[in-house]
Amino acid sequence: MKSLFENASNYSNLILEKKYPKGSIIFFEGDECNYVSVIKKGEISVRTFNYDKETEINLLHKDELFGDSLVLNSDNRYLGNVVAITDTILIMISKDNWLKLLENKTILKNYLEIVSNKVFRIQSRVKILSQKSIREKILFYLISEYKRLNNKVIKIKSKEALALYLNIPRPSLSRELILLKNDGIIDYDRYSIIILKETKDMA
Amino acid sequence: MKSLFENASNYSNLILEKKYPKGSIIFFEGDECNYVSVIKKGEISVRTFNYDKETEINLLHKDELFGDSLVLNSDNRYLGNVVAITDTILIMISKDNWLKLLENKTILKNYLEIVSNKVFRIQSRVKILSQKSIREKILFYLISEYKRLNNKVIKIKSKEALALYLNIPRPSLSRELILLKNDGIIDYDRYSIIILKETKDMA
DNA sequence: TAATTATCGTAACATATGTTACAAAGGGAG
DNA sequence: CTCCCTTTGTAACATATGTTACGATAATTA
Repeated sequence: MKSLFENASNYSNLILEKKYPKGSIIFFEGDECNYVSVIKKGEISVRTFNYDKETEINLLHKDELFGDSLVLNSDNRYLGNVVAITDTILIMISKDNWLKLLENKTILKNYLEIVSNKVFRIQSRVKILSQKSIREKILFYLISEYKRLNNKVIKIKSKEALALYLNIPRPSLSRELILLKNDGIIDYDRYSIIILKETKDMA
Repeated sequence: MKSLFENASNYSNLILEKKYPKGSIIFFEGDECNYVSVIKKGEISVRTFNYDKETEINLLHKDELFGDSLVLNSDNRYLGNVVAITDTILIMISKDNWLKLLENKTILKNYLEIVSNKVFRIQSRVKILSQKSIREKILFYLISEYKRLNNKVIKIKSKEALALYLNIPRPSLSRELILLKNDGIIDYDRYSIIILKETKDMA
């Protein structure tokens, strides 16, 4: 994916770098957002709690941004805790500097592409979460990844992480994976799921 | 909400207006998206089918845009049927003209605000859909609307439409509304739901 | 006002999924 | 290799939610 600063120059005085170790909470749910953050390195998850249950609102990778949809909003509070999944380096940009940065045509064009991708992915997520059964959620996720990466071998970080992303309990995920395997639709091991045959479920 | 063209001039040669009657399908799922559309009048729903079940991916109102997150994408196909819920007038902008339009600083600034709101709303939707129980989905929805409109009377178009938005069957919504009413948490009639007391569920 | 249609409430029933707990397996550290 | 910790598989059970169908009520139209 494109980086915000690709082919751009003269911006280093407008940004600030910060490091966060794995597991740390970068922002808390409800905090006011005054910075746009770019992930220079690492992986970030936005998570919220209901009582005991944890929900992943968003999962972000290198070169992706967050806060950009908040700083310009009247309600500019984070929707969940922003957690560093791995060691992370962020580029932080204040609201004023953010607007200055976007006057740079190259950066603006990069940003439009990035935000466009972002909306697309969140909307795909809505589509996944809207699937009515667990089986459909899994299959929809797999087929999306297959289309995105053009590879029938879908790597996963862990069953736990996938369950969190699909918003289902881990044992429920396991149970359904076994059924899908028995039906000859997928095969899987600890680190990946392989699509064996595309069913009409995957239309 | 701000309109894309607010305070802007000299753009009329770049746009095209189209009318769609209530109920018509403006674009079909899988169609390539070559236009950014602005809703000048009306209401639009993006919906997808699994077998029999219909799912609402997005619900859009006057001044909102769609297609803007697709035209710049490599995978630029609509995620669902784009349906006119009411009589609708769209402003359609080709990809090339879209990029020209954004060179206009006023329009760009308006757009950034609009897209920022859009992302925020979709992400709130993810949060709603991630609630584990129907009760939580309803309460979360109500409290979001309460915060957004600063009014404990939440108007709804219909139970059917709300059920679609929350991605639950209508009878399930009815059942839970009755329980919430019995618990003295809400009251409701055909056109609105009233928040009577804020429970810890609404934190 | 009456007729027609859309929306909603209600209930009985079937079942997919959540919950919990424990055992098995795998990976990493020393 | 062994020990420890994390991840995963598995199963039994409880229950929230989906499904279906029908009657009641409200809106719409003529």
